[in-house]
Amino acid sequence: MRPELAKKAEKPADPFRQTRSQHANETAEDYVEAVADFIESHGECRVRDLALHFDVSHVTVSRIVSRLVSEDLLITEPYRPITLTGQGNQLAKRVKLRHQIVFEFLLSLGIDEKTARNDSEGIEHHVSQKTLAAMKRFLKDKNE
Amino acid sequence: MRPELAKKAEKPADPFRQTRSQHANETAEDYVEAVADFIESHGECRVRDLALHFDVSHVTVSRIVSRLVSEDLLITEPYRPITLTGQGNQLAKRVKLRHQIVFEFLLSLGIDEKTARNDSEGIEHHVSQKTLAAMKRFLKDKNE
DNA sequence: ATTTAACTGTAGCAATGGCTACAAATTTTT
DNA sequence: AAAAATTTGTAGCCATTGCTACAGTTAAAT
Repeated sequence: MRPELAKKAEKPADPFRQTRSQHANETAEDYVEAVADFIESHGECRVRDLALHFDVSHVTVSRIVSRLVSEDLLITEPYRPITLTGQGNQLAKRVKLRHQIVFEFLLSLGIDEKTARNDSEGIEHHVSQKTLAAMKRFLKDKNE
Repeated sequence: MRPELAKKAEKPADPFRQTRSQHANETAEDYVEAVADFIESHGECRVRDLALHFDVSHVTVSRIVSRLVSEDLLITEPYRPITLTGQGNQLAKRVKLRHQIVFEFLLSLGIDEKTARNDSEGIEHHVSQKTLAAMKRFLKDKNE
């Protein structure tokens, strides 16, 4: 046995992990952001729009939308457009702002638009407030 | 209907998505990296080490290790330590290097160690070669 | 050598996110 | 108005990653 690790027991289960894993949270963020974008650019958001946007089947979208409705982020009725709840709107705003900052930060590093767009979509979910603040600082310093 | 989107059909299924989604890939990267680290720091890597490291149950680790064995990234036998295949080793090296660069990059932005460590673990998986190169450039320029 | 502790495996459950196939509703065309 | 096309929903499958509970192995202590 390796004594330096021997006494530490495995931690008990986190009851929240099951129902709202990190990955599911990222999905929620991506979806509210996309819904907000579609409403802004096309006046409404449909299941189909999200399916094309995320390149998944409409079935997958439909189920995720259902989950987010039950989590009080989205609102919809059968065969009707998808809208955001107040909570969903708040989240969308936060996510969009963060996404924008990450994107511009990558651009400011000299990365091409396409790559910056791609990478920012993955990176945004893992940028803490502190790191976001550092990126803002960097952008500000650069423009002075 | 909105004509600007009307003609684009939903794409056919990607046969790889099912068996090796993006999320599963990230898991693979995290695991080979952790295995390499444990072997380096403790001489071997056990299921238990990974369970503590990732803060999940040993059952979860056991199953993920099985998957990665079947994907020819890890090697193990029942009740025996876990080692890396050649392929696993290569992947681990790449991942560790990338992780290290992202971490140092965040530090160089003025982010505290703890935050940088945390964020780099999430961000690393989404940093493309081009963005990684930009980070390297940035670090180099700063140290001159 | 036995007992005890620690580690690992297996069975079986749940949530999430993929899919195809088919059914139903809505919208567009004719 | 009827037919056709599009959109959305439902049923039912799979893989991944969580878990608890229990069983089996290995290592440590007595």
